[in-house]
Amino acid sequence: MTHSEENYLKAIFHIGKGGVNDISTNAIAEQMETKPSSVTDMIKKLSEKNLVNYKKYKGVSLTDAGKSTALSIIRKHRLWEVFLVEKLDFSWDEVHEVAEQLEHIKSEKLIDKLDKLLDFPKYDPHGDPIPDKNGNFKVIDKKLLSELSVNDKGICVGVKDSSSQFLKFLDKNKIALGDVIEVTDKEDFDGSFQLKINANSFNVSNQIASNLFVQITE
Amino acid sequence: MTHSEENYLKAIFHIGKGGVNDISTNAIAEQMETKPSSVTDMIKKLSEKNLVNYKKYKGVSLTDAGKSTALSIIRKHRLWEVFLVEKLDFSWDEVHEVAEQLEHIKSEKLIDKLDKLLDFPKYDPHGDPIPDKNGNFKVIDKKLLSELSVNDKGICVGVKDSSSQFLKFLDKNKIALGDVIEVTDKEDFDGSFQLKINANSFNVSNQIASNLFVQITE
DNA sequence: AATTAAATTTAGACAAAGCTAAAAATTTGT
DNA sequence: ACAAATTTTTAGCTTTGTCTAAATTTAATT
Ligand SMILES: [Mn+2]
Ligand SMILES: [Mn+2]
Ligand SMILES: [Mn+2]
Ligand SMILES: [Mn+2]
Repeated sequence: MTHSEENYLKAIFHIGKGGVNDISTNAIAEQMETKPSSVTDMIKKLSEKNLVNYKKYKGVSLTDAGKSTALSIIRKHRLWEVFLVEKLDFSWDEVHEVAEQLEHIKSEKLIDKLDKLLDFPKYDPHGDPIPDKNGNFKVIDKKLLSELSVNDKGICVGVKDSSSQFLKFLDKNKIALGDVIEVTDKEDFDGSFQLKINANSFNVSNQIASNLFVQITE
Repeated sequence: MTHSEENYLKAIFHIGKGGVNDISTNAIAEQMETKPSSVTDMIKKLSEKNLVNYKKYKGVSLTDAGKSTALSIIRKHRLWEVFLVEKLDFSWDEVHEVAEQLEHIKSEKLIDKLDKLLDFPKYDPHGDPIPDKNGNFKVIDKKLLSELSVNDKGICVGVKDSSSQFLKFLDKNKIALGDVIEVTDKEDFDGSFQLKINANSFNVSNQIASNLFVQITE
């Protein structure tokens, strides 16, 4: 299995959100930042290896083998991210690029030992769940902050956009995973939110609120 | 810089033992387990990039840039080996293959933080020196055990052959780096050595003695 | 010095992964 | 229902790194 094949499987998994939807060639091309014609070529190879189901013009879906491979890559990616933050003092906006490389290291023993060193973490630094050895993970019932109503309260449990820009914005505004967020008001005019976090009041744009996951507490 | 280019530079460095000898195409091919014609192709590319000095039929040597790159790969390789042994409980015969992959991860910050996490180790698990950020390392004055005379004593500081077979043999016989080894007798017949290590007596073949480095103490 | 042997390079091919441009299939809009 | 727009595939080309087989250069032996 090449790096490229692994990246395609991961991309297909992410677009399909773990389900078995039929994924379009163009969607994969966009996610992989490549051309549709290149995607078609790779899909044929993956299909040949029984990692995806493919019928011309009808899109692809992962086979069980393909899904299991994708989950293994995601597991490695997220464990390495935890390692970088917890053991090497990286900040959460710096880990993704390096994890993109580390996720392709092939050694079952390495990843098992790493998992143990980190004390079997269940979530990565961005709140995304880490699959176990068998590809199982718990999906927690989270909502976008933007879906909350006034006076709703929730715990910040993840980010939808994990770009460096957004993460740095959160750092600057002292918003971190685990914080309790209360919606004190919503502005009709621009859809912005008035929040209370750790006794501080914030106003955040609708775009910010649409990229923060919370778990409602009451 | 591709993985393959990095591996060639490393191979050339190892064959030349850090000096600036002219290295033959065949020697590189053997080290890389590839064909001489492939080596010629790669040499041309490296020469184009000013990483090696090359004149047709006359062999190659590393330029300063090439040597510096090679040392950076070796630094990463050996730091990862220390990490695997110290932090993930790998044994010293299991680390090389994984380090061959990890050495190609590109992140200056990663390797600096790793160095710090490991408390700036000077030697890898096989006794090989770890270059610092600037490519400097101390060469300790070590000899092969096979060069010692009867009644010489030395501290075991490294292995020449770091194959899994040899390392496992040492484990089985409880010979480890740091042990004090005394040559109590040499057998003319087969060149084997009678040793005393930690109050135990051993007989080892000449081949074993020719693959253990010691630092003479008296 | 001439011949043979060995080392090295060249020529031509291939697989992987990408690209552009053109063709074909599907979807959309009227 | 049919033309237009969009999506997807195909065809052909490129780069990287490898290979085999043949040619060339250098080294070793008579
Ligand atoms: Mn990530
Ligand atoms: Mn990746
Ligand atoms: Mn090694
Ligand atoms: Mn390597």
